[in-house]
Amino acid sequence: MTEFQEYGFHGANLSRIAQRAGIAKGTIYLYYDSKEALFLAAVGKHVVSIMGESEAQVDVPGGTTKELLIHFLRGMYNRFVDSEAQAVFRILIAEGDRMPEVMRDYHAMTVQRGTTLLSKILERGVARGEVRPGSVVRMPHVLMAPTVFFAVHDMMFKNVKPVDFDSFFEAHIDMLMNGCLID
Amino acid sequence: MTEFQEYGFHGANLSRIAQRAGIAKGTIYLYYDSKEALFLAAVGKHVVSIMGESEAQVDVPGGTTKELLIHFLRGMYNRFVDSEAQAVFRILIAEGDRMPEVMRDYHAMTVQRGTTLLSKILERGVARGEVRPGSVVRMPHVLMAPTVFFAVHDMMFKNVKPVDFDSFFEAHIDMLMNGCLID
Amino acid sequence: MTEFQEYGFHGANLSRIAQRAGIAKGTIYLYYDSKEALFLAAVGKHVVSIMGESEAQVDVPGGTTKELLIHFLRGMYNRFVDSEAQAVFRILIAEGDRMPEVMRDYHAMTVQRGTTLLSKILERGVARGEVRPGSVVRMPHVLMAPTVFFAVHDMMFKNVKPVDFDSFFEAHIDMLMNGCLID
Amino acid sequence: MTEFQEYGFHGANLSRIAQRAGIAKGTIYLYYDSKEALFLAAVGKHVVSIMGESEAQVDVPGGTTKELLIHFLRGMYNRFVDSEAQAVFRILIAEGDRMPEVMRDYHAMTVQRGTTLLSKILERGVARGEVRPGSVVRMPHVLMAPTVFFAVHDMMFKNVKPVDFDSFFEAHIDMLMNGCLID
DNA sequence: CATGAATGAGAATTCATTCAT
DNA sequence: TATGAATGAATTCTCATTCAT
Repeated sequence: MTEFQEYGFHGANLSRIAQRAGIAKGTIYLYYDSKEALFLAAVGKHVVSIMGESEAQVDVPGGTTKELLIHFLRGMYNRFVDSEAQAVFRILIAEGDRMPEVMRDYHAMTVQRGTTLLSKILERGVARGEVRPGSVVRMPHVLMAPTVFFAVHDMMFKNVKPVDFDSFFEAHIDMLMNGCLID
Repeated sequence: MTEFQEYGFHGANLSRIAQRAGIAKGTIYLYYDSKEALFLAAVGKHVVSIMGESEAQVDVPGGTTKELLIHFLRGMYNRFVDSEAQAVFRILIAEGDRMPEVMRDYHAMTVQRGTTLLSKILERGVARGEVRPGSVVRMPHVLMAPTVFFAVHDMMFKNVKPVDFDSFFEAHIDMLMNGCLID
Repeated sequence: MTEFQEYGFHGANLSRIAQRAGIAKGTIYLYYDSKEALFLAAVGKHVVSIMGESEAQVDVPGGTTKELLIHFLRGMYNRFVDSEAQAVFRILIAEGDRMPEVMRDYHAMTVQRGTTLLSKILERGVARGEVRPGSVVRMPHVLMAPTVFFAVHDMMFKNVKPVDFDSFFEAHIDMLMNGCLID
Repeated sequence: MTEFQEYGFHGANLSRIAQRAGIAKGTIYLYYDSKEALFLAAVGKHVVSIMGESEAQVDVPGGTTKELLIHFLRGMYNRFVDSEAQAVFRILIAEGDRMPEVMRDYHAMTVQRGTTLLSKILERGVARGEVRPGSVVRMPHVLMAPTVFFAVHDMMFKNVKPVDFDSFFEAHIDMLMNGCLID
């Protein structure tokens, strides 16, 4: 994965991969039929391993809707901060076209899972009178958007102009609570 | 660019590029020293061309803060929906490491410019009493996050599960106006 | 042998050979030092096995010279029609250069043995007044030439334009009896 | 061709071929898509070039049937003695299976052409009363069989026990004139 | 200026051979 | 004795780069 992430599929070099793995070049072919197969397996495996972690995150404890949201979103940020997760993310943006099934899986365990859980939290919140019903509840993607933005910004501009996580997270929570406008 | 976007830097093929451009392979070397130089030039040029368009967007007309925000954000979405802009975006995610200066430029004309403009709008809004001061105003990135999310989602999951733009945009605006929580 | 015949020496694959033999790849090396050694042993063994069969053919019963010749030549055709014998023949044509000793053996038990026996038959025929003395008796190769031609033609052109054996054999005998010219 | 003949298709080595040709490895791929394509082209071209020579041989001058046969057969021997022709012959025996069309061509310009011409000569001979009608006339393959035998013997056993050409040719002619039996 | 044939270093892949078990 | 995972040299093929025209 590291190799694929650093160089992309075409740029990745099987000699280097073997070297990193501490095995001989030929050994790779005992386990994978081709570079492509290795690549797909590597990405697929990582995607699954992320799913595993995310499984744990889904099982949220009780609390106010605000607490639940904060807990959930912090979990998402944590996952995205992980460099392996970022590697998978980056490579799927770059090379996703060659692996539609992997993309389906990845979508299921990130966006799908995230929005489903958010929906539950929000709907329970609406029932409790803690959440204002409306288009945000129907499209909870916008609530998790800042996590993705942060990940992308981190990947791209870490060395240009990093964003302070705590401030960003605070603003994120602030926005989702009250928006920024006064009506 | 098309070639680089479709195959990545390593996967791109100079013969194919020459063919697409209707010139001979050797001719490329009259204008660029190497594949890398061509790549950087191509990306740089596209980044600049985006900057040009964005320049126009910056010059917003008057109106309420809400109207200004809607106008500005809609402009951002429009730019990201453009396939060329997405190509640049995607390639910078994938290969940004090899061109720090380009990344600096790209940051300047996207995040930097966007947040600067948002800051102006928001600060004017605060002065006008239309905007609630607080962490969002100090970190306007969270306001543009959904545009980036939408672009990323579009790039990755167009074929898996596309998100309806109008609903998304509506939710975005809804969130930034009031948040989703009732205090 | 099957493997070597199908793919030639270089094309033959030791994994496949082991598989066909129902043993592990490494086991081959308990019995043979190298691919080359295995090849030579396989060919040598097959050559010897052909010799064994040919031994039986040599012991011809009495009769007229014509009967003897027909009996002997029919035996040669029969041997060449056998697919294993053709396999050996083909592989020796293709790879004979790498095994001069095998070629010597093969020559001894095919051409040498055949011409020796033919000589005996012909000389007895001359003594009996059944055979016209002359250059054919001194070079009996020409009498067996059609058997080789038939084998080669069969190997090469079976699927292009096969030759009917019975007609060919009849013509062969006809020719050796009277030639085709009238003096 | 030399390379292919010496090592067979699998054993042939593109580096060596390039070296022999005095060009770089990559240059081959400007003209042929693959090793297989190069191989087929090489064999096909040689097969055609042989056809060209053989064309000339077909145009026989007048004379007695015996003279015509001697002239024609000598021509065949001459062609088979040529080392390039033997190379093609050998390689087609070894690798003919992979190129049915080439085999068809080769058959057409060797066996087909040879037997057709022989048939003409023999039928004219029958009409002239010089040739005994019978199965040999209907299957002239047996008349050219010794040429093939000689070629095969030469290829295989040159270094084991070469056959003297003049004696062989004499015996060949002797046989086709009178056979070897006295009736 | 432009070409595109030629180059050759480099990459993916294969496979005879070894060796710890 | 037998295994088969591991090796790495060798091979086919690609492609950025050069240069004579």
